Amino acid sequence: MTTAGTARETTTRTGPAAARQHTLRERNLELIARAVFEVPEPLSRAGLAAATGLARATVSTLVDQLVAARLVRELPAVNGGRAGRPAVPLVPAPRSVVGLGLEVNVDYLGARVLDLTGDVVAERVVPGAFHDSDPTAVLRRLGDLAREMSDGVAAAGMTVAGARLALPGLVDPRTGLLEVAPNLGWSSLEPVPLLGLGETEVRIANEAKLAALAELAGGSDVAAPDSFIFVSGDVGIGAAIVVDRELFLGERGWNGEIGHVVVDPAGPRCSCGAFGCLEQYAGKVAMMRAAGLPPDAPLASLVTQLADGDAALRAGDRAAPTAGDRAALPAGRALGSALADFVNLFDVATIVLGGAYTELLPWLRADVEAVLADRVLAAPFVDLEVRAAQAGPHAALTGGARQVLQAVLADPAAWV
Amino acid sequence: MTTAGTARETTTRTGPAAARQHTLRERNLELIARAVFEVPEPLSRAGLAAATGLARATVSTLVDQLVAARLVRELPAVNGGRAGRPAVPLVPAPRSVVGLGLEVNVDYLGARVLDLTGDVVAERVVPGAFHDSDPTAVLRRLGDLAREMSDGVAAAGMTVAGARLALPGLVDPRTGLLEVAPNLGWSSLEPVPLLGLGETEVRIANEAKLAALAELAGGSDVAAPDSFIFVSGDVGIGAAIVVDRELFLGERGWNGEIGHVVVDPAGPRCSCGAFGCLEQYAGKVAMMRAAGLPPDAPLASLVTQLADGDAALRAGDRAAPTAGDRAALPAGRALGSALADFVNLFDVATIVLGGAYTELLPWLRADVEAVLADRVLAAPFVDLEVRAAQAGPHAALTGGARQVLQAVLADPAAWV
DNA sequence: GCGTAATAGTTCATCCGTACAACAAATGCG
DNA sequence: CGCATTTGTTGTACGGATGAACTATTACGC
Repeated sequence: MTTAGTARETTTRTGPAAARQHTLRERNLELIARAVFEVPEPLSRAGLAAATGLARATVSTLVDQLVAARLVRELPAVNGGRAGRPAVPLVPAPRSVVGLGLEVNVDYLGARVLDLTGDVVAERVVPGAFHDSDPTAVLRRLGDLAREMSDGVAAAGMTVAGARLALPGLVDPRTGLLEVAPNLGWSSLEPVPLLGLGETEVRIANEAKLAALAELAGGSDVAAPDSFIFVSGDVGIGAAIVVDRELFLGERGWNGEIGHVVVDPAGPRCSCGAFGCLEQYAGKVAMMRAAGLPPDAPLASLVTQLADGDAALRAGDRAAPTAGDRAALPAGRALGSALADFVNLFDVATIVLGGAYTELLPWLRADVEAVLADRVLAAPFVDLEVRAAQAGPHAALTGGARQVLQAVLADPAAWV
Repeated sequence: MTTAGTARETTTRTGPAAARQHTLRERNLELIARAVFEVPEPLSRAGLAAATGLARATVSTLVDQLVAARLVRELPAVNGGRAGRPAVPLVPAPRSVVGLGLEVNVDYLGARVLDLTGDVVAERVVPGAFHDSDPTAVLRRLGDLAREMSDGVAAAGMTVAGARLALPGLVDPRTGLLEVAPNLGWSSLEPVPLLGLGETEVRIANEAKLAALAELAGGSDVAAPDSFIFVSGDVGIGAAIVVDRELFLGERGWNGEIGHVVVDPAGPRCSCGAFGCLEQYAGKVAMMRAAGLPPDAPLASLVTQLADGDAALRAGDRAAPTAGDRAALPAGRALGSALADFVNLFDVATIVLGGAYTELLPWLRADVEAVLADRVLAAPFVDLEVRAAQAGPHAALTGGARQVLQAVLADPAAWV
């Protein structure tokens, strides 16, 4: 009737682990590490104590461990113009522990190494055409490139904490399995072993998800939002959700497929089988076609055409709508419509547009914002913001490297 | 140049608090409490030690505190047929600490008291017509009812740990502000003070969100999923997202507005101003109208009509499509389409249909599942499941009370 | 019926990590 | 030059988890 007292072997749910003494140390190490990394101006030991609420003595011992682990570095003591012993500013250690971001996409593969300060230590991007490519060959090539860079930074005394491989497709980060990457023509394979990087821990992720993480670094002038929807437009359209600076992945990491939200069931048939998906209006191919340009033309040609249209408009030639207008308008309204659904379902008020949309934003913004204001139920009560992505090109490389370094910060005890 | 060493008063982000000694005790108390409540069969102190990894001595002191706090109760010692001292099974304490769920909806108001075992200790539901009602009068009435029940259970020696008020509208749980509840005709008010329950802590929440929490209790036969999308269909259509047994609320708790996902931009105009919202196909009014019934007829009339249609169909009268068919089909396909968008954006594979949809599910399932299988990108790789809600009527009352009790479990140290 | 093994629960010395207070170090200011 | 002020370190105290030893209570074999 009852099994009370029996040690049950079938653990129903693996709940949180019991808290021991060393759990305290681990948590506080993390607290200190995060504080050092996230504060705009460097803090001293005493400053960290005030910021975290820990005692100065405790902070001292923790900081000493982080310094010994080469995660934190002491700057020369500086006196802030006040009386008292000068403080020792503590900063993330440059060129010590680094993260490696890898990516295979349709038109390039690449690798980027970031250190804890966010600096790019090394980078290699190789253009190519990987549509319908052979995963074994491509991944071996990327693996060779990664090993080269890895050896280089190791020779300079740095430690590679891990790597993330960004792929444009349905990826399960937990199992390491790529289900399908339509634009690469890859399916049902385990990419990590094919890289041949036995020594470093590599995990895979969706390209848009990692690109979103790159946004968390913020721009030169504008701070990164804590929660946002990141939409990356290219041939396909992917999205990622960041809530409180953490990726929201759903059950398997297959969320954010905004490209196949139906905008109009009477619209053109999509490659996925449905009709009127967003991709058919705001995907790169659709936008190019609407502008009368060849589908595989570079994005720049669309941008110049749109800019020319603006110039003509400013010159007073209002009568003639340009090809650019025809291109931008349907994409903008369709994107706005899909984003309105997204915001209604998620309640995240900041939308970051990446990929091709970053450059096209001037011609999309008005339509997107108008549709959002109309269609988002909470619009009267909240400031919806549409902004351009701040991270530069190949953002997924940066995001992947950042994710590795975030993992280091989340468990600095592993490095002491 | 640098402010190192300055205790900064402007805390950039209120990160996690520093871990002290008592943090250990709090976390482990929570661990034990959750284990007692979530395990199917009652465990003894030794069983808990094995399940949590804590030492038997530690578990003993923690359990003693929980028993003293009246959160856990010891059952008579039972021997499982094995040698050794008989074990003392530990169970959630009945009729000791209780949670209070409150709700105002269009056609009723009510209150329900649940104890830690999940039993309904007391309940009052008052039918009414609160469309375009006066919030002050209605909330005072509910407050009176709540105080009555609260006094009753207090007289029986129980402690009311808190209350949750469920409302059908845009609600910000953090500020306690109701922005708008269209079907009640309420807007921009703070409902909690109007209840007049000064002594107990009351928080507000959206009705669908709390109804979703009620699902976590599971049914008599079927276990509750850990992550699911809960859709509650009535006049309006609301949804909630539960991930790992926790509500996902977005930035303000205004997510899940699936009723205004656009299914067809060429569709009928919605009250929200857009065209072809899901509500225009699968809202109760739309379904009634499509079935040729008066919009305010009870749901049961639609169900009987549909059942009659089935009977006619079984009788071989295949030539004549019934009015029920006309009602169910557009609603089912529209619902499937909006859910497909939802799943594509969220990657949560289990969908629980509540409200009116629970009873209508037999006539919706085929269409919903067919559209999902077509439109969800991950459908080939994951088992999508559509199931009926398990919680009974007025689920938000149960969910609200459960949320109060969950808060108790999350911080049992406050009760020792 | 009794000894032994087995299991549950408790007691106690120990260890670990944080807190607090006292102290040393280093600076500005009158 | 002395004093106030702030930073960083040292030493003691305290809270909480641990493991071993101990008690309590049963089943089982002889």
